[in-house]
Amino acid sequence: MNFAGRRAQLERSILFMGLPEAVLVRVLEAATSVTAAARSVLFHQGDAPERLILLADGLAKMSRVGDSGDPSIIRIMHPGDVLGCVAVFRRAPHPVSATTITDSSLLTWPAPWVLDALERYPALRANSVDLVGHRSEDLVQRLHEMATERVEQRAARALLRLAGQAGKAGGGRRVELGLPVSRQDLAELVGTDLFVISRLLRKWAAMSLLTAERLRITLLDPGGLERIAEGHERTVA
Amino acid sequence: MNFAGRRAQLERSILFMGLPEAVLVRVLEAATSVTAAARSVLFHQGDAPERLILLADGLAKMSRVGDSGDPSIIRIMHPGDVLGCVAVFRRAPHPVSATTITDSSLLTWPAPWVLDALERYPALRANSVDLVGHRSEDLVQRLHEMATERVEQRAARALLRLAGQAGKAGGGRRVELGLPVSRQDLAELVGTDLFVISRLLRKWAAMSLLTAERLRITLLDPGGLERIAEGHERTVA
DNA sequence: CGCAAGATTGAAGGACATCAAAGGGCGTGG
DNA sequence: CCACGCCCTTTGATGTCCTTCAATCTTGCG
Repeated sequence: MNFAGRRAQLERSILFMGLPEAVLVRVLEAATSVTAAARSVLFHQGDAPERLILLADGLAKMSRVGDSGDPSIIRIMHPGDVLGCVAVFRRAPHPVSATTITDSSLLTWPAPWVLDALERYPALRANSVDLVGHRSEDLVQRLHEMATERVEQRAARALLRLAGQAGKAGGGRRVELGLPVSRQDLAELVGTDLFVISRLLRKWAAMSLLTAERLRITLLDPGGLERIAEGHERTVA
Repeated sequence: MNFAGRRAQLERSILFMGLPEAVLVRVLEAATSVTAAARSVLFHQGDAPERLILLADGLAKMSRVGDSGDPSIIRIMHPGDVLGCVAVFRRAPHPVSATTITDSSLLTWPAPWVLDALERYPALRANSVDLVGHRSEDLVQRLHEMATERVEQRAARALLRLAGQAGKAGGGRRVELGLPVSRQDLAELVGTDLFVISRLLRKWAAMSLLTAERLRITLLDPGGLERIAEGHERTVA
């Protein structure tokens, strides 16, 4: 990727937004550009943070496994998102694992360089607070939903989020999810199992809210899903 | 409270830890010391952040309510914890409400002063990243638990956390929770209803894992609860 | 004393997890 | 080109965890 292209990538991210031109150049000089095939592990939960990663293109998931082995997906990352930021900033082990979903291109910086840059460029440090704070507010919202809503609502929300962040508009209200998502993935995202998700998708397909093919979901009626997400609609079996 | 006392309070908090002496003095000069009765609301979810609050003494809960009205407790705050930090740092509405549980004493700073101080004192900004990052890792852990564990495990964990952070050691392994906690509170913390909690507590009391009085819980066998939290123990009815 | 807030208990039903089995796509290798 | 195997998916049956509702009990306090 050329210089101007990378520069545009940087400015899309919360972390590098609005930096002085001089700093931006320095940051770009220090960056290493790499590509990763779909389903490659960028780092493992528990690893010491070696580098900060900007997802320039592609999609990735942040997942966590407990002692019992049950995985859950904490967050789907989209182009412009920064991976591993909390671990690098805090010099602490990665709290989650990062895995690419599609072929992706990344910009990476060594962790020591990042820590040094935070010292040197106050604007970068300011952005990092904003980034982590934003992430934190998302988590608060998800935690609340997980505590108070039923699977059906959470699943509808998950689909709407995916559509909002990785959706390709089709004709009318139609939105096609721009990433391959299996029942298992959705289950880990929602906090349930793939069987429940399968049944939900079929029900919604029957209601013409969406179409669900093998790894490809298209929302036909986002408004209808939103009503389900809000709990206004008690769908009868 | 006297100057030295306040200074000690500050140094206990992640946000003000390790600051240069000169900065610490400035911070103390800008602080307002106030007290709040039990169950007073410090700020409401959705409010614009007016001040940063350090909980010097007492306990508080951060809770969230959704459109449907179901509340959930996101976090219990202990002496040394900072309330409203994300909102102040990001100049965004409070994502949660803060309510004192016991009579509390607080140190507060006006939001504009805090933002100014962040610009002026790099060490403060560095600490703020650490603070918010730490908060964020907690949330990730809680979210994972909520997604993969059953009520019984989560309830056991909640009790152990409360004991760890607000527990007063008694004889032997005995730990008394140092805060008044109702079944309703526990339910909102765990993501269930007070009936399930009531039954669990009675079961555990029968197993001599704890004693549960009106608003006062004492753990008799933290190790036993830990086994339940880890899911090793399939307790039979 | 009587009220209010917290707590207990039972019954009933629904939501969800778990297990078992089998039906399609899709790629690979024969 | 077809067959085979693998992965994703569907579907049913079964049981249990959990919610919901209703009623009662306890305790502290005005």
